[in-house]
Amino acid sequence: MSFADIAVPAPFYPSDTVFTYRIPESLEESLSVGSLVKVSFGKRLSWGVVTHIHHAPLKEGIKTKDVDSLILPEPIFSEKRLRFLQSLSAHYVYPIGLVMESAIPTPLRNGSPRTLRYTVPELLPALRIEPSATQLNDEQRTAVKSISQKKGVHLLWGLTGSGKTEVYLKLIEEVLERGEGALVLVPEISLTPLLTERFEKRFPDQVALFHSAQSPKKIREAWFEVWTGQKRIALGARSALFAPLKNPGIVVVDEEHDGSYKQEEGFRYNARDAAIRFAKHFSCTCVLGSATPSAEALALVDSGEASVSVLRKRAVESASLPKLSLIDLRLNLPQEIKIPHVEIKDRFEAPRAPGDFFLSPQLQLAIDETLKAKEQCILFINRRGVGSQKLCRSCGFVHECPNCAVKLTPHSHHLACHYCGYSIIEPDHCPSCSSPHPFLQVGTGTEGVEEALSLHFPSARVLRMDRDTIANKNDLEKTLNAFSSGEADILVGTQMVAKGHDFPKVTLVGILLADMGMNVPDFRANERSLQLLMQVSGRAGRSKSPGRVLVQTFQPEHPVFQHLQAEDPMESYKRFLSEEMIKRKLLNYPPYASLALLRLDGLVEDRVQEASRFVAHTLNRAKAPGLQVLGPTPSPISKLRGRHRRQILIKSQSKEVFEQTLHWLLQGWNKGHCEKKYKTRLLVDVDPVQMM
DNA sequence: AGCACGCCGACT
DNA sequence: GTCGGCGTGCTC
Repeated sequence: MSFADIAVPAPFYPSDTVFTYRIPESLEESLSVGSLVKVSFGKRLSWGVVTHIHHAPLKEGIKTKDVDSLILPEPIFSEKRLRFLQSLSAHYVYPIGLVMESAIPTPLRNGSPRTLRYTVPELLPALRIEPSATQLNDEQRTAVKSISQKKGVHLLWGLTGSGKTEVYLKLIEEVLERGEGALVLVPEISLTPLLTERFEKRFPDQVALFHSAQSPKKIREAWFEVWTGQKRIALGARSALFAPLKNPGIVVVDEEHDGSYKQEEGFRYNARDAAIRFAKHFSCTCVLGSATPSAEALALVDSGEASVSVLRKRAVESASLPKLSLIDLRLNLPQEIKIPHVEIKDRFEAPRAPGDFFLSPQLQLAIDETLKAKEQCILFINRRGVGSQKLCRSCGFVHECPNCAVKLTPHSHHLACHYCGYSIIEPDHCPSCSSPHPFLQVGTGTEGVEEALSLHFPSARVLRMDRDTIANKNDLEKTLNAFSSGEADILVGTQMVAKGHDFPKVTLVGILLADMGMNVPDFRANERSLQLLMQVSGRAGRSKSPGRVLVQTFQPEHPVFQHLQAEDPMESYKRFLSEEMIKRKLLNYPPYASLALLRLDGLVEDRVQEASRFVAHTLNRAKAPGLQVLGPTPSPISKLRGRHRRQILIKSQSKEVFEQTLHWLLQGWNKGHCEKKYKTRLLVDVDPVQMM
């Protein structure tokens, strides 16, 4: 008599909890470790994956059900893949069944026969590789050579436009020729149609696409194409990490530093870190590519766990680095505002309209020159809407969201919450003091800039690109095409404009308020700011005529800018990050310690507070050696969608201590019915990226 | 996470 | 009298 341990999708702790079923004789032959099966679970039929087969009789007192049926004739996971998923489950302290849930496309889990039909080709088509259009330069060749020479983790540090993709393609070519497969992760596949095209062109019929915007049917198709071995390249956003490649030889993580590799709901894994883990489990090569590597990647290089290859030459010979200048926004403040240490005589002429403030005289002049030269500009501001807030001139009242602890952002016809979507029409009297005077608009966003531009440059054609104008891939492509084909002169946008789009006619980039990301309570604030600023600046350097970047800020003396202005951007970035990393080491932050964010949220503020104190107390009492417990404190956004939020940070030098403590905590929280007692949820975010 | 059971409020 | 709200408990 044999039994199978089966992982089912339910939130059980410890996270490796499995359930034991008897294997009926009819399935003895066909069932194995990794099989996707149907089982009766509680009062319902569920899917599950066999993690272990044994002959031991069960613990007394628990009746054993039979495995119902096999969903797929062959194991859905190889032994190796199973161990990989289990190691993720342990690291992220997340139930194994729910980890597997993100690794199996929905139609497959449902197991209806019609969605399971797939064909195995009798003969795999001969591998076709189209020759590259360009030759690799020396740097690229050296990089390829050094990366393919040895397995393990490699950082490919390449400036914007230095041809990282060409290196990936060459490496994948070698992998395919060895009969292995390749995994390529990109931050947002829908933002990079160009990259997809290049891969498909080079490796015809070999690329399977995985991303969330794809229909379930297409994902299922792609999944089977990879599973059966018809296609050997899986390309996509984070979820592509779970593409069922047979024999992976390489995993590429493009724009490795990008925060969107972190899943921010459910199974909160970081696809970059998981890719490194993947490479260890499958003994294959992992390439982390970036122009602005993360502290984590650089720390791997420092400790010898990763090697590094550098690309500093621009692939397009004629293109040169853009010239960057800083503009002190304080000089643009109205006369009546006094600032210590800033000479009044240096000030610019006082602005005439609110939106003007973010178009300094220098920037206006530069825009004017660019328009006259029939070239294009990009203006970047990391905020949507017409302003950042509106306040009552009489009593200082500011509109806030009733569900979240944030101020409402003014838009042209309403006020909106950017976190929960709440919106109202602006009332004509102040709700607090009934003053009839119009509200004062403070700050600006993309819409505000658009407005100001129409005043100063009435003949300029302006395109706006933010979450309000771009709802889907189609909108995005339309806007990008319109701009690159010259249908507009100025592109105003948020982060979206920073991604790797290629606009050869852009010679001016204006960063309207560079300080925005620098003042948030997050230990990665500086790192992220510099990465974003360098990325946006890079948009100006793709032209034959030299580009320029104007950076407006209230704190030009901030170290981030000294590094942005440097002659040698790579050397300078490295210096900046090493300073950052010294601070992290001193304060015991990643990459030199493990970090987890414990967030508690609930409808009743007192209960949340009580629960957070209980958790902190429990952790302190654990007396785990070297474990630091910070908090509880209210989360930076202390209320979201009607739920009050508090958080605790825990840090540790020892991964083992860290993991064990979290397991122990979650088990206790669950067993003690704490969630119910406090009417509060506890969420554990291991290696958090967003701390808000 | 589902799903059922169970106990209180406002309906035809 | 029932329909249905969600608090509680269980899943090999």
